[in-house]
Amino acid sequence: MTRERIQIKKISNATARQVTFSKRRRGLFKKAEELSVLCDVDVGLIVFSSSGRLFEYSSSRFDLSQTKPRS
Amino acid sequence: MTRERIQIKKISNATARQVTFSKRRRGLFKKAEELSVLCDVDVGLIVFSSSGRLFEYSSSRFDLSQTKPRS
DNA sequence: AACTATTTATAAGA
DNA sequence: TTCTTATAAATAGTT
Repeated sequence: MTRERIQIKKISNATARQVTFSKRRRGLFKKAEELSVLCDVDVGLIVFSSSGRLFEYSSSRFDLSQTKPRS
Repeated sequence: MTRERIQIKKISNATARQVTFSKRRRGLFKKAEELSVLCDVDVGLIVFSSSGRLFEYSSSRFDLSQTKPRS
């Protein structure tokens, strides 16, 4: 997307992967909220980082409470 | 984002809203998959259109089967 | 559904 | 982690 085009495959360097995760996670959540507002639809988005941290967004009428990684 | 900047609020014209929904939904799902692959994280994304259609993406280890609109 | 001018996201670097 | 900036990508309005 910018200084250089990248391939969509796992970023091997852990530090670079973490930096990209922070940047793109923000962008994705922003886009999710925009879609919900602009188009008046329900959106649920949930992300589990490899370190086990949970990030989620849901438009008001959406229930993510039962959403889990497969056991 | 392009020919003109837009405000993030519900698009009043139903036809325009549907067009934007199609375009942005694609973009959002693409970004979700890219985040999952690049950063090796689990991502679940679910969208209910106002007409009741369901769209979802989940990285392989993610289970959205119990995710529903609030009753 | 395609086009394209423009905005937005973001990779690399600081 | 926050900022900058050059460039890639997404997309609003048009056709």
